[in-house]
Amino acid sequence: MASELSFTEENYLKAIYHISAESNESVNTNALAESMNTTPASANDMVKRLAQKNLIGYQKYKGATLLTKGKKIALTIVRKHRLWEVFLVDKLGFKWDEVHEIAEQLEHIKSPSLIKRLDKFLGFPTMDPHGDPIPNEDGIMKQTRRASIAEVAINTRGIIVAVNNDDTLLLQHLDSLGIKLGSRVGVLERMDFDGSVSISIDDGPKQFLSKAVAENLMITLTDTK
Amino acid sequence: MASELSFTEENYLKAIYHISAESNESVNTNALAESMNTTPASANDMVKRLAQKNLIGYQKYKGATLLTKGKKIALTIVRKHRLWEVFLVDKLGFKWDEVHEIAEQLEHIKSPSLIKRLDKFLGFPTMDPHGDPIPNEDGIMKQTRRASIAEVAINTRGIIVAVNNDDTLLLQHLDSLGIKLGSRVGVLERMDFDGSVSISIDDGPKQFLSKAVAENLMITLTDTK
DNA sequence: ATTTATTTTTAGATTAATCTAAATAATATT
DNA sequence: AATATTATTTAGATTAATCTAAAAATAAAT
Repeated sequence: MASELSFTEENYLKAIYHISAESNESVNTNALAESMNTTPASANDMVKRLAQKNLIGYQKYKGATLLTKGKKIALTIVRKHRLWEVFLVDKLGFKWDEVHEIAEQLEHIKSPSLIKRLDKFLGFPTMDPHGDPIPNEDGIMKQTRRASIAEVAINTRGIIVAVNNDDTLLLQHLDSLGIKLGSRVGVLERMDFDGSVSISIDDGPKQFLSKAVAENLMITLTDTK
Repeated sequence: MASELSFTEENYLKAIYHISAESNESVNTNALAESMNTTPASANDMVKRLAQKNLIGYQKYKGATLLTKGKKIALTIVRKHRLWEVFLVDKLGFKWDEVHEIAEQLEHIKSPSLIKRLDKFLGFPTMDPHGDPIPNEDGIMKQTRRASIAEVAINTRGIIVAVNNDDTLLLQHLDSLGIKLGSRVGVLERMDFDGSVSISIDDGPKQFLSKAVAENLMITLTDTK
């Protein structure tokens, strides 16, 4: 009876997953509605629908939580989304800030063999271009240790895995400095009076970042891509 | 007012395109319904819908024809379908008889820049793995000259571009002979009494095909992939 | 030229996904 | 604790896409 889910149902499951991943609590109607850009009434309708399919747990006025089946589906969507993002950036040459919309569509393509082959084609990547981990076929992903450049110890080396900001001006600034996801960073010095830091990118010459910029640049210390 | 079309509307336009490409006449309700695996009533509903959007011409009891706008959309879908098929076969290693279903989904992804980049990534192919021509951005495709191996002159050389049959047994037979789309064929001899032919595949050793098999193997004489 | 058969269209229902507006429950405030 | 605020749910409508069954138009056959 695993009748195919609609795009909408898949998107709701994904939204519930993302929201509860942060709060670790059951997802309330308003938050879900906002995340889905819709009304609380619509979100409520859908929550009842998904509960009836045993994909989420739901009690009136108590919010929604993913059940095993629903979580598995949500993680599959996340896996597909992130694999497609790697494809778009690594193979087609998109910038990492251009791929989200397209991946939102591609994540709903239904074909397990396609994803298996795509995964292989991409070299079994473990993180997407934004530095988020890619769940494996069983929905398991390694949690990467992260910190912003602003908070990390001097002489730390790591890889840029995320930019905590969508501001176009910031993204363009980083671009002009040659800083992108995947870049290898060495943190050289920190000026205490303003929190600015000097860094090297891919073992290149010393460059300076303001505290505001450094705070938005997340690196991971463990994984070397 | 170019409000986005639904998958369904796109699929109807594509069906109308394919049907009228063969008959060169206006597409009647029954044929459209059958092609779409639905009822004449549904097809009729949709035809009225598309006519109102000025994508097709339609008069009661007179069938439907694509208008300029509708034809352009249909050709874009065909273009996307065939480019994705090339991707699936050339890059992901699918067999050419496994890709149709997946391409049916991928063809609806909406992103012109994606298709531009995909086209480049694939090396600007002019035909898909089934040997069908890929329309360019303006909807123009070169009509390839085709003939079956059964009807072609001795010593003709060409490239397998299509198999006019979905029979699994035939496809497996071809597979075991090492015959696939893209194979270079030389037609060596033809036995008049039964119409069987001897051929070479990719300049390999002489092989024999029955007339029935030869009739289903289409080659193109001009284009060298 | 009637009759028969086929095709096409309509009328009326259904289902998924959505909405607005009103009602109800839970939470926060005084 | 009573009141005000916020969150949640329901009721009732709407739109796209579909269907069945019946009616109407066209085409084919006698």
